[in-house]
Amino acid sequence: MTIKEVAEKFDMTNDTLRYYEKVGLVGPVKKNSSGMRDYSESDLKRIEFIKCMRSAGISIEVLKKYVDLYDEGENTKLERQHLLEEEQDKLEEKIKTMTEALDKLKYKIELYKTNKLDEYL
Amino acid sequence: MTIKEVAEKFDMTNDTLRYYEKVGLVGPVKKNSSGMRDYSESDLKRIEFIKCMRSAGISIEVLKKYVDLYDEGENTKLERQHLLEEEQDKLEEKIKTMTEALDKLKYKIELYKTNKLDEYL
DNA sequence: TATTGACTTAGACTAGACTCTAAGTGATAA
DNA sequence: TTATCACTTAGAGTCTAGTCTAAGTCAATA
Repeated sequence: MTIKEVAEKFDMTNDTLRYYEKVGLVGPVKKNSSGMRDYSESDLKRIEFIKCMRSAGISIEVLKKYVDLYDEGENTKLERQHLLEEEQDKLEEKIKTMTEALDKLKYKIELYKTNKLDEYL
Repeated sequence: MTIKEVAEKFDMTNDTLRYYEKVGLVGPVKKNSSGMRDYSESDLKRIEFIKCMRSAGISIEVLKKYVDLYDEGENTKLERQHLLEEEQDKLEEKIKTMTEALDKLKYKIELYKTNKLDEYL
């Protein structure tokens, strides 16, 4: 699969795909005879996972750490699990924070709708 | 209330408070006779609101727009309401995305726990 | 054959949101 | 009175995560 196809499939730019490869999140991706990237199935799986985790705000640094541990092999399994569990906690916390903000936002909108605006902002 | 007290109250830095004032999110805050900031109750209310919205990822640019509309007066009420409604939609979408990512993360952790790891990452 | 278009690289640049530095002022403690 | 400390300003620097540029290669089409 070419870089263009992958970019379209996952709705991201070629630049981002090359960037992820440069920082070691993906690949190194095989090149064909003319030097162009040819993404494998397992490249795609990684990209999908990375993309999903990025959309949740997990940093490239953390993902890189996870990928590196994965590439180190079996003996890092527990450490990887712990890393994911930590990110799970952070993510749950973030969702909670955002849900609280959403509630306040909804309340404020309700005030606008009922013309009962309070005194500030 | 001094800048230090406000920073402590809301768990943010003096720098961030001055930055918010510089970009016009807050204040201008009154200064006492020696030129130091003395935050009013309504400053605090604004800061609380801003902080909450920032923690949900709403951009400074959008918040600035909202604050500016607010300061323009009554006749911007409807526009403000629409702005908030747009942010509500975005926020709900973001929470949805993050919740999906969280589910995948949980599933992956489950694979680690049960030693049924799949082939990639 | 010439040009077009998609790719390649290294490396510079950008946006957003702070965060830090330097130089200075004013109030208090020793 | 001198030192310390918290504040002030303008403006520079940092970090993250891309995004863009320039110069070059390759395959296909006019």
